[in-house]
Amino acid sequence: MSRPANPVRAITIHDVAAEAKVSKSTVSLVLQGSGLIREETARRVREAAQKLGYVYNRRAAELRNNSSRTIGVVINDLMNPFFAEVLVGLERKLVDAGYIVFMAHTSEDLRRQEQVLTTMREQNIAGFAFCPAIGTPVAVLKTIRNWGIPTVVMVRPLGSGAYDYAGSDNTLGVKLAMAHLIGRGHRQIAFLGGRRGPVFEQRLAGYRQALADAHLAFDEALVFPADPTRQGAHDCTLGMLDAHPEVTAAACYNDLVAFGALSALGERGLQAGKDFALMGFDNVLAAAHSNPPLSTVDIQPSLLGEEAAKLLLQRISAPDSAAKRYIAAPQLVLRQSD
Amino acid sequence: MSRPANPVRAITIHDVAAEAKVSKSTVSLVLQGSGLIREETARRVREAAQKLGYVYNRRAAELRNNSSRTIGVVINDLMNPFFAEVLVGLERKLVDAGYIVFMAHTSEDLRRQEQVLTTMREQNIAGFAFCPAIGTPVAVLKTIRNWGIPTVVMVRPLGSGAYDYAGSDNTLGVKLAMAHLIGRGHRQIAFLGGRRGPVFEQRLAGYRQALADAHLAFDEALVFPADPTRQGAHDCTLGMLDAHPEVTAAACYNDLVAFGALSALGERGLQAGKDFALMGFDNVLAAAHSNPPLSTVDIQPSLLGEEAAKLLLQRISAPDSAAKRYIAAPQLVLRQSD
DNA sequence: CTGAAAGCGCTTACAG
DNA sequence: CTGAAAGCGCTTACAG
Repeated sequence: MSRPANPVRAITIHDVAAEAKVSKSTVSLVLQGSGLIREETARRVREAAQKLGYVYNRRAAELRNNSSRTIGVVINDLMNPFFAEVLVGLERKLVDAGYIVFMAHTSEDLRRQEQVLTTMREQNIAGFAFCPAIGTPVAVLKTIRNWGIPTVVMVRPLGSGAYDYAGSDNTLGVKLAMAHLIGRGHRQIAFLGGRRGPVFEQRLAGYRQALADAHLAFDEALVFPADPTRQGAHDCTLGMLDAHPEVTAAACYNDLVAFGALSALGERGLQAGKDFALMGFDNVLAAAHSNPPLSTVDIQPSLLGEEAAKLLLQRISAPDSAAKRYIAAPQLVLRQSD
Repeated sequence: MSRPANPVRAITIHDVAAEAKVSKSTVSLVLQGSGLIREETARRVREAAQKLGYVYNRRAAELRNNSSRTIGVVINDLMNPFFAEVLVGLERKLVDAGYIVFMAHTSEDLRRQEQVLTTMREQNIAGFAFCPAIGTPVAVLKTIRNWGIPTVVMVRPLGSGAYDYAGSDNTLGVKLAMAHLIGRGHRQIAFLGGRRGPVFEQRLAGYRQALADAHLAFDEALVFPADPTRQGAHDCTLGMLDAHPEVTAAACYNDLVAFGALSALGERGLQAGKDFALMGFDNVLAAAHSNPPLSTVDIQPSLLGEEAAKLLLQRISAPDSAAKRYIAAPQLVLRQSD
C-alpha cells in the first residue's frame, strides 16, 4: 500500500510495462494520452502505473525530444519589492503556459550573474527572463544570443541593439511627477536616490525635461544619487535636508527611495504632503499603505512581469520574428505625500 | 567565429570527440577534469570544445548518473517581504552549494501548490524547500515523503510528525513583545491581524501567556484576525480604533500587519510611539525605515532561509538521519513605534 | 592513457 | 492496435 520511503531506483516505464504486460512503447503512448491504444489496454497500464507509484521522468523525455519546458529567470534585487512583484507576475504567466522556472538571485553581483547564466544554459532552458545587474557589460546580451536561447530583458535596458524588452517609460514617468510638483508651486525640487545606470539616466532626463518645460534651471547640486535602498535614501535625504533647506519637494528614483525619504522626514519631524512633497516611482504594493500613503508613478510592476513572460513565450514560438518591446505607460497616482 | 544564432542541434561530446580526434569517453573524462588523460590530449579536447562552442548538457549527465543538483522551492506569498528575504537567504546558500533552484509561487492557492509540487517531482529534483500554503492538508507532507524526496518545511509547521523544519519561536516572540508593552504600562492591548492557522495560534498563545503572566485578563474581543496584508491590517486597525478606543497598544501578527496599522494610525492623526504603541514581528528590512521605524521581534528572515537550506542539504547527504529543526530565537528590537 | 559498449528513462518512426 | 529498435547526450566499468 505505502511506497518505500526512499526507493533505490525509480520505477520506470519499463517496470510499468512489465506489470501491465505490454511493451514500453505502449506505456509511453498511453502516458501521452495517445488515442492509438485500446481503452482496455490503457486502463491496465494506468492501473499498473498507479500501483507501482510510477513517476513520469520529464527530464528524460525532454532529453529524448530535445525539448525543454523550463525558463531561467535571473533577478538582481529581490529585496526591492518592485522586483518581487515583477517576478510574481512573470512566474504566474510562465507556469500557466506550462513552464517551470529556474530562479536565481544575483544581488547585483556580476560574477554570480555570469555563473547562474552558465548553469542555466547547461540545464538546457527554453528561454531567459533576464534582469541584468547594474554594470552588466552589453556584450553578455550578444553572448546569450549566440547561445541561441530566446531571451527577454527586463527593466534595465542593455545596449541599443534590437532585443525583446519589457520596461517602462522612465523619462515620461518622472516628467509627469515633476510636472505635478511644479504645478503645485514647487520651484526647488530634488531628484533623490538611485545609482547611475541606464534607468537612472532615463529618469533623470525626465527630471530635466520637466524643468526645461517650466523654464526652470537645472541644478546639478539638486540631484542626489544614492544606493537605491531605504537606508541609502534615508541617509541621503538627511544630508539633503541639511545642505539644502530651500528644497521643498523631491522626485524619487523609485518607491524604495521614497520610503527611505519618508522615514528621514519623519525623523526630522517633517510631514510629507504638508512640509515636504514627495513623489515615488513604481507604485509598489506598499506605496498604498506607507505613512502617509505615497503619491507615485504607477508602472504596474506585476503586469510588467506578465508582459515580459508574453514576450518571451512569443519569441520561443517564433524565434525569427522581429524584436518587440513592452513599455509600461506611466500613470500618476496621487495619494498623500505630494 | 560567431556561432549560428539558433543551432538546429546542439554540439555534443560526439562532435568534440570528432574534432579532437579522440573518443567520446576521452572527451567526457577531460570535461570532468579527470587526471587520467594526458595533458596534451586534454588541451586538444578543450580547444575543440571551445572552437565548436560546445555546451555541457548537465541534464543528460544527471540522467545517466541518476543524480540531480536542483532543488524545488515553493513559496506562497512573495508579496510579503518576509518571504522574499527568506527566499534570498535560501537561494544563496543553495547555489553556493552547487544547486540550482526551481521556484514556484502559489499565492496560497492549494490547487496550484499541488500542481507545482507534482511538476517539480517530475523534474527529478534533489529536494524540496516547502513553505506550505495556508490550509495545506497535513497529508501532503506524507505524500512528499513517500515520494522519497528530502524536504525541509519552512515557516509554517505541518502536523506534528518528525520532519526537518525551519521556523521561529512564535510564542516566545509575541510574549516578548507583549511583556515589553505591558512593562510600559499598557493594559488594553490588541492582537492585530493574521489569518488563523498554526503560526497564528502560536503567536496568539504568546499573547495570552504574557497576559496571564501579568495577571491581566484575556479578552477575545481584542484579537482581530485579518488578511495578513497591509490593506487587511489597515482596515482592521481602523475598525479597532473605532470600536475600542480604550486600546492603547497592539502586538501585530507580523511586520506587514504593523505597516498597515501604521498607515491607519497616520490616517487618524495618531502617531505610533506617542499616541499608540505598536510592535511588529519578523524584522523585515523595511521595518528599520518605516515612519516611524518599527519596534519589532527579530527572527532574522534571511538567516532562516539559510538555515532551511542547511537542513535540506544535510538531509540530502544523510537521508536517514533524525529530523532536525531550526527555531529562530526571537529578539526584541526597539525602535520608535512602541 | 584511450576506446568500444552498455545504459540512464524516455519517444518515435517503422513493422507487423 | 502493439512491439522491437534506435537514439537523445551523457558516464562508467571494462579492455587493451
